[in-house]
Amino acid sequence: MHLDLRSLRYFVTVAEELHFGRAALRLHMTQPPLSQAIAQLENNLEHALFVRNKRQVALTPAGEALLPEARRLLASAEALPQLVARAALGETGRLSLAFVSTVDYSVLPPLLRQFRQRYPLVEIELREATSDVQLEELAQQRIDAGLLILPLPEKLRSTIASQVLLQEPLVLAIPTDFMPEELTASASTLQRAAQNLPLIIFPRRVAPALHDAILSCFRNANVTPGIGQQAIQMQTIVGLVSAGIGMALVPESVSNLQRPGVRYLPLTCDTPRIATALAWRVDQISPVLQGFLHMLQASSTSQ
Amino acid sequence: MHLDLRSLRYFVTVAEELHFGRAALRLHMTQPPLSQAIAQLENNLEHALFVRNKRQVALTPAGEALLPEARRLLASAEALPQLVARAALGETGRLSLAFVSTVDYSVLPPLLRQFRQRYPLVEIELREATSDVQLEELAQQRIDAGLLILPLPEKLRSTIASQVLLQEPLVLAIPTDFMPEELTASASTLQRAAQNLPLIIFPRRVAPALHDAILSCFRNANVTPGIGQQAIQMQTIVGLVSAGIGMALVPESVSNLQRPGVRYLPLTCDTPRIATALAWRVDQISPVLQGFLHMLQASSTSQ
DNA sequence: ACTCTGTGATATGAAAAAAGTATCACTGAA
DNA sequence: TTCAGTGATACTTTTTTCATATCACAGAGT
Repeated sequence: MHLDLRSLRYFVTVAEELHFGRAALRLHMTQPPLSQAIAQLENNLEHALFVRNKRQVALTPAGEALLPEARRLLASAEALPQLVARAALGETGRLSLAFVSTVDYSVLPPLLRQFRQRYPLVEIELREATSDVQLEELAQQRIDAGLLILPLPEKLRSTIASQVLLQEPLVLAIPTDFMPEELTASASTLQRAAQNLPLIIFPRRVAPALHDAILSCFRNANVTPGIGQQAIQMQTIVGLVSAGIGMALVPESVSNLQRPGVRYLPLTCDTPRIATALAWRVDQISPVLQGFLHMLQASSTSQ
Repeated sequence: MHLDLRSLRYFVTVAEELHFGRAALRLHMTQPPLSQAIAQLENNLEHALFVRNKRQVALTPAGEALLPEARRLLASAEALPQLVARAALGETGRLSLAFVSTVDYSVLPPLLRQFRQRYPLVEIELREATSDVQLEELAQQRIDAGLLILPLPEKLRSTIASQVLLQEPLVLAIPTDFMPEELTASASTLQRAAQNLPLIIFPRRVAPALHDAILSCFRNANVTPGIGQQAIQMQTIVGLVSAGIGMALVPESVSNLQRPGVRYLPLTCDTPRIATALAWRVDQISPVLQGFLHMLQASSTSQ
């Protein structure tokens, strides 16, 4: 049998008018097919919806019960086109985003705030992950985009697009009570530091570019630091420094993470700049991601 | 344009199978009309719902957004026949019931409990009202049935049906400290009481039969009591007695309302029995009321 | 009592929609 | 290069929906 919305619309109109002729008028049709449609609906439901007293029409209890439900259903159905349109415009949906821990102290918070404001109906799914994990998750389509450290591996350059969000130098993070007179870190500062403190660094695998940049700084200063504890998240690395366990070179934005026992010293020598970028699959740009990218573009040109 | 449930059903099936051929099979139809129907749905919504890669079908973000809504809609639609059937059987709906205050202490509570248990989905709308008001509300179809004091006015006997629920004698309600030695009320008890206490009674209009019955008791005992305060609800009348302001004759069931300062004495003389009944319009028996009446019949025969 | 008007139901034919058959066009695998 | 698989298209048949014409009946007015 299978109900259709047409008969429900007819039913609601007749229930509102309690008059087949007027209802037909409102529905831009003639009365006979309306009568038939209602009769057929009643057959399908196997219950009378109206009592016809040859002079007046009234709802039966069954009709009384159906009326509000039918109205609800029709309203939901009418809302569908708008729902679809919103989804197609990226106004609604889900954005799955991964990020390296460093951006937690720079670009991520304002970015999220801005996006939430512009697209309040979009669900944002956040996940902290290292750059290499993010590339893997992009390949498996488990995330829409990732905030990671450039550069991308050569072989992915054709499938993954990226937009630089931040270029920043490295700074030296050392325990407060170590060389408190220094305000900046020169080559000789690095040398002295390396004699007394091991370098805290992450495994090269998780971000080869950043790893190499850090070591090149020491190489430029003719220093070979001892390698101390290994840690992955910036929070942990800074924590180890604050405990006096070692020193670290971290992207400048991490200095926004102020903790007792840690000082950040800008490097006077030339250091490679660390590029943080948003990366996404060129073949998987959802409307929501589209909106995110647009917002990014707008805010980067406005600055 | 107007969506219909058919295309939504098609859409959901294709979205589930991600394969037009298999979806058509599941829908007991051939593939071409299915393709057409989906294409038409996409035209109506003005957005693509699927991406056809000539080798595989995938949902667009718009389709992704539509899918759960479409499922919800179809589920609601499928629930409609059952909803209508339940309403027609009186399993769901509303029962609007008025009652005189006396039944609050006798038949009403167990009746409601039983009805709630049998018809848990029916909304019960209760309203306390005097018998005369109830008859007026029945006439205006503002209530489905009323619990009131018989008899019905002669002119309503053809349009209003009734079923007696309770026949009870009157009892004397007097202040505790008045004649504490008496356990029953004889004619002489009434005489002595009337010499010291006014009679608390309601206006004759609100229940002429009960009013007359009460006065006839005194007349049989050759007493003409002074009329004191007037009150309508039994609760108020008993309250006035408990305050020592007067005495009252009340239906026996009211003695279930025990209050400090009030004693109920059975009358030894013959008293008219007060008949309480359910009354309803013979031309307005909804399925819910039908169920209520059936329950009434069943419980009265089982006793 | 009788007509007349208003109203919903029914009969029938036309139009529109939906489904089926046959076939095409294209992709990716053998 | 062929071939199997898949969705789209063309066209026909079937079904559904609608409109016109008409009926049947109730109630109001004469």
